[in-house]
Amino acid sequence: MEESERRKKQKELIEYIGRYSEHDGFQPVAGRIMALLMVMDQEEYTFDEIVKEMQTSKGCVSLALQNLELRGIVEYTTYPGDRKRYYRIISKDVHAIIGEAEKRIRQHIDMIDQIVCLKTDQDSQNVTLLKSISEGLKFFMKKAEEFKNNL
Amino acid sequence: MEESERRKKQKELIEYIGRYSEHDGFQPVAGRIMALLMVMDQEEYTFDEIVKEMQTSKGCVSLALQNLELRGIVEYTTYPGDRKRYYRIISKDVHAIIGEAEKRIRQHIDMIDQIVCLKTDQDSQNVTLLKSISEGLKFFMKKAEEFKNNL
DNA sequence: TAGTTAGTTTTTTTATTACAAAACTAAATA
DNA sequence: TATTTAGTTTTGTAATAAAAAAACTAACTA
Repeated sequence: MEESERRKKQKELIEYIGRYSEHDGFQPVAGRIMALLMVMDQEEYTFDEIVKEMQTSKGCVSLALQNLELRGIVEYTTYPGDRKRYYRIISKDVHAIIGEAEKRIRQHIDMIDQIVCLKTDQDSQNVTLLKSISEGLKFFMKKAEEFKNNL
Repeated sequence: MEESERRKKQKELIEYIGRYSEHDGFQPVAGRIMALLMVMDQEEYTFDEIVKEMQTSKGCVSLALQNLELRGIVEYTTYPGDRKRYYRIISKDVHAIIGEAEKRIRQHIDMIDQIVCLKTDQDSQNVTLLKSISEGLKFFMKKAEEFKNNL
């Protein structure tokens, strides 16, 4: 693939992932910054470079980066004698990533258990449905453990 | 547990799930309607009953229900000689539920593959990270198949 | 056929969010 | 000590989303 074409495709992919991330509750600029740092060959960007890439205001980037830091998605380093911050995606290990997924699954299981526990009729349509979902989620929790142990 | 206390806890749970669902991109009223139909002992509500429970306008409930139908979360039945619609949660089988999860996982894998495919340095930090995430996701896809086959 | 029921659609209002602009701060440098 | 750099915080504004209100429609009923 030609260099310029690759670049263009990368930019398009950033837009696509940015838009996709909005469904996941990211604000537009935050999602695009995340995508920028994941997609481009350059994997560390300074604050100013990000502002330039995003074509938006400093304040907006500042807020979006705070948000991404809070979510544990990006981090920055500084180098002695250079006051700039170099932002990048936090490189988690697989354990940590699976751990986060497990946490979310556990929340779902908890909610389901609460619903079921408050129902009078333990054989109702919804209880049956919820129990089977819960069972499925627990299956994946078990498999997640196995996956981590076989690493 | 006392009847009145159980009712109260159910109402609280509806609020909780409603709020939680907002993170998943549900509009407030839609999330609470979904929760209502899942949590309460009464598993079918008419349009008017929902309006009363939600303490909001008919229009708002109408739109929220359209949204929930579109997402494949609720459905309604009508009975001969009764013009009312009885709404309930769609009781999917486990196959369908897992199928939906697989679809979302596949989208993530696709995005990751696209990113990796556009990178020059196939040994960069992010590529390493993304490949390991992709591997983990593929593992779960495989397990999902197994789960479905063992049903 | 006039009124009622069961909901939909449209319009308006309100609240929230995202962003831009500008003022501000702390550290470094000239 | 004045200026520049690298961002943060605040304030205002525009866009969007959610909800309320009201007008509408189609089917039924008295």
